[in-house]
Amino acid sequence: MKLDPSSPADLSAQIAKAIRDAIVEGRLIVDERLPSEAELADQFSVSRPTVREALKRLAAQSLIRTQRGATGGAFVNRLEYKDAYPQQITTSTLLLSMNAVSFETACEARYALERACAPLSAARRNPDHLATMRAEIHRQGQPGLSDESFCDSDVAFHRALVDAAGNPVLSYQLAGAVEAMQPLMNMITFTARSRAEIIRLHTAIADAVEATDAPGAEAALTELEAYTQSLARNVMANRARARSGG
Amino acid sequence: MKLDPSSPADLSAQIAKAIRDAIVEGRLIVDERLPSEAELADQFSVSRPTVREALKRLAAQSLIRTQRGATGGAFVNRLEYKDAYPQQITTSTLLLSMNAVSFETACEARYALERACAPLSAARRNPDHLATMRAEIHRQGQPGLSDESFCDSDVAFHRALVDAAGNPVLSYQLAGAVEAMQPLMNMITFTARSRAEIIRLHTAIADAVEATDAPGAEAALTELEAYTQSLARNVMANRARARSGG
DNA sequence: TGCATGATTAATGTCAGACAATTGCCGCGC
DNA sequence: GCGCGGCAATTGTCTGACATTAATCATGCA
Repeated sequence: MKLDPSSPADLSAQIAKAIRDAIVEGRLIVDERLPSEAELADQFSVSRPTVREALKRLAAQSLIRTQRGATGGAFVNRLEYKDAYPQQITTSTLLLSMNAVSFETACEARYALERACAPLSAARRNPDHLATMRAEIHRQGQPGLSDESFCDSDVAFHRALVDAAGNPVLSYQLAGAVEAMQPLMNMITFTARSRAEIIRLHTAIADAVEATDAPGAEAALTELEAYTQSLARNVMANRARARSGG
Repeated sequence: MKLDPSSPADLSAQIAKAIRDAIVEGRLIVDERLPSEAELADQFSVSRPTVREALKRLAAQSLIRTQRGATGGAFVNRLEYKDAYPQQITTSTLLLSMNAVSFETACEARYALERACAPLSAARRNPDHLATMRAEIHRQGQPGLSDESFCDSDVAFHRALVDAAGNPVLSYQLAGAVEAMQPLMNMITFTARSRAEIIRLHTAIADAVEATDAPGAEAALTELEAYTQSLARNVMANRARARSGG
């Protein structure tokens, strides 16, 4: 592992890259212990703080974990879905909020991905998934439910739909898309009327999945997408009118 | 911003979390300059190296960028797709390789996601996308093409298909799924015979997309998935036979 | 002999201070 | 008015030290 002194990048970034590459390429395997910070500092001919900055970069990506004590050190971490979820959601959220991605684009992506899950969900859903979906639909019908709670329940419903596909890779991919959209969804104020329609469509989805009716589930999702888009357009139009009028 | 001295987490992790939360919640906006390292050290009552470790964590997630010099400092970074792609791909790759995700599961997820793009791609593809797809198909038919180059071309073909949907959110989500699968795909040695079949199906996909035939594209993708799965099963069966036989 | 207990040790976590390198800015001189 | 040099602020890096943690091992006692 050598560094390029002429590189414009920080030493700690170069060191982090070298170690990251070693992990990705399998030269360092899961649970293997890295050399101690002092040894790494020797190997790379840098000081310990510089090595530490590199290790913190890797820790931020959950690529390594550290442990104190006599047998401690830095270990290659087994990257698991539970570690990757929060980061995926943070990244997706910021990508949407910082890049002025339109609600339309985000919504389209979300429902396209969910429709991809629908056939698998219909084929593999188990009673737990159905129960969760029904429970969330019931919750959504409760009078006095705050908009925020309604959105939370919406996320939980769709999460159950996705998890019903029984494919962890899909669940991971969708988690970012669905949860990252929540702040955008919150822009929409759900009236009693629109809640009723959403609940109707959620019920249609749940019915179709329960009946292992894949096309029906896809159709209901398409309808829900169209309805969500129309709600968003109304909100935008009202805002534009409010601006020009006041 | 306060820290919890009783927390088991490192100070640098707590500081990173505090700043990350401020960014995600919008209290720090894009291109805003953070206080200097010395000021942050004062505010959090820690030393400068500790602050620096926290900042490096954030830099590893592309949440901030740093700049040296008189007007330098740490700035909230506009998280863009080009920054998020590599990380998404690294994470997806490690999730697959470290968690013994079966080829079947990964392949299923990939093609489910691609089918989600197909209708949009068929509706919106422009001549550039079609040209890229045709060019990659042509490249795949070149005799003497290495397995590695064939896989690269495969990725490029599917990338063009996804990009044709004209939805950057979808492209981002798919990039991880498609590229992360490449190492798994490389397990499959593409014989001349299987290459011909793959090229046939790629052509069918391109034809359908060109004809704005969404169901046709989905059907061809489904066929390609089935064929890929069968190739994988053959490879596995051969390996099992080799093991038991030798 | 067996076990609890304390010393040892190796490692990360944190701190303080210093110097190097970079870069914008201001003022000075022409 | 313009160029140029020095100044100041900031990050990047180094050195050395101490604190904290946790496994290990030796010790002494029952």
